[in-house]
Amino acid sequence: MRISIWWIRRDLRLTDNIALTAAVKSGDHVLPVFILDPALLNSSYVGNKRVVFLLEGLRHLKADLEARGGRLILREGQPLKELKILIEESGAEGIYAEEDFSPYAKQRDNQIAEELPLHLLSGLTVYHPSAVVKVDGSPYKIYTPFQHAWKSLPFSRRNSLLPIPERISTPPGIESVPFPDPPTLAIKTMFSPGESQASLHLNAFVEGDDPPIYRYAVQRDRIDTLGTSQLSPYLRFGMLSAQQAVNAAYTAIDAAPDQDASESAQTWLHELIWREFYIHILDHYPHVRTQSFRPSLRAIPWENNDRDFTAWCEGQTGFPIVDASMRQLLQTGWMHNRGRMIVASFLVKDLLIDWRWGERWFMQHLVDGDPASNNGGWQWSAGTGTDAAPYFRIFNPILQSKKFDPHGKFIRNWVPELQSVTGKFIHEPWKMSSEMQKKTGCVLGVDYPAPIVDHAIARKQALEAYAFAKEKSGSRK
DNA sequence: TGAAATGTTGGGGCG
DNA sequence: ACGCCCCAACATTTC
Repeated sequence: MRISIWWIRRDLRLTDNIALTAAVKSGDHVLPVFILDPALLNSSYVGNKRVVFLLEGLRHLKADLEARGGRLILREGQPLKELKILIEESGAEGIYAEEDFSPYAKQRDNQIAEELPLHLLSGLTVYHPSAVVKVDGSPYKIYTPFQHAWKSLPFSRRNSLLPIPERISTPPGIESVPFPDPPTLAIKTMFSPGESQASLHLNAFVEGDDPPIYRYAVQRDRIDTLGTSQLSPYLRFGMLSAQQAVNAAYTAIDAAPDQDASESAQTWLHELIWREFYIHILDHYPHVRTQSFRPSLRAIPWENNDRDFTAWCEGQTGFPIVDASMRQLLQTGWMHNRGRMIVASFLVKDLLIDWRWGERWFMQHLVDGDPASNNGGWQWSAGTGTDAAPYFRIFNPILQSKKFDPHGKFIRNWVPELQSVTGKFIHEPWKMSSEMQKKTGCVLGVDYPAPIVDHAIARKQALEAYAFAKEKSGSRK
């Protein structure tokens, strides 16, 4: 009687699961295990919203396993220690897990592999980070060539997702710790966890008459509309596999009714490739986790003003589009991508606060918080990353607001103080006369904060700060 | 996956 | 009729 362990980490699904498939193949019994790792759960880069989503997702996975004759074993502790105990208790001969590429995961898995029969399988991305490299074997640092290389690779698993194993038999007598009570919080997250919910979301995006994917290229930029796929939390925890998403993108491209629709679906595919790109970057250049990818921008003289940071975190900067986005994050654990770019540019360039502060705050509050994508996004915004926005590309929060929330619908939804403010003043309420402020019930400095910076001045200071860093690093212009 | 500063052009007002 | 100025509107350059 051979027993294998399926060590679940961020692959909370039964469909298209390479680790589960391998575990089932190599054993008569499979022991699905999730280990609550205090080093991760208590990290300052983890917050309640994501933990709740994870725990609820595990409940769904447990039910899905039980429906197929299996069980979910939950343990709590240091993974190496817990796996040793499990092997001793069960006599398991192998541990199968989906490979993960964050610095913590790699260090943890390397250590475990030295002592235990750990088999890591590639499934987090469609292509393993080592597979998308230049002819000389070196990793890509620029997105576009990476994308071309990625697309030119043989697509062997097209339309051949791994099926759910027919029967999952878990040996008796192995105890699970009880599910911890989720941290009490009053968030109503907009995402329901679980694999079946993930499929529903995917189908809603790509299937039916005139599915949203065919309008994605334009709609995704509108912050007042849910024009994005809304799949990030599911991809984060593997309730949906990257392969499932990519296959759906290709299917939509093939079935597109016209050129625009096809290009729109391709735009979404490109976003999925961005996700793979940042996982690839974090794998090959783990130093990005703690410092700027670009050596020439490691000496930016940050101001790091605590009061400004607090105002940003709480959505009290006096810039409606920034505050609306930050409050959306606090209340739902999600922020529209356009909002992420706007608030990131604002934190880094307008407030001159270290992008790592923003990165940490996002990780604490995002349900979809992923070390690779989040770090990549922040370094992109700060201009410090691979293939990043040029340092001089500074978003004007007012123009962004007018462009992507033209009627102020999004702002009014999240910033009730501005409920009665009309017309273009919704984007810049400080321009209202004091009479109008009284009339709309939005007196600056009383009902809603006055702007904490002057964008035009802040912009110039940011350019100076970045110029200083370049100067100091000795890089030539 | 910007925006501001600067440059150019052309129509219209006007002496 | 003509030159001059103003200034949108658009284009290009710069950050």
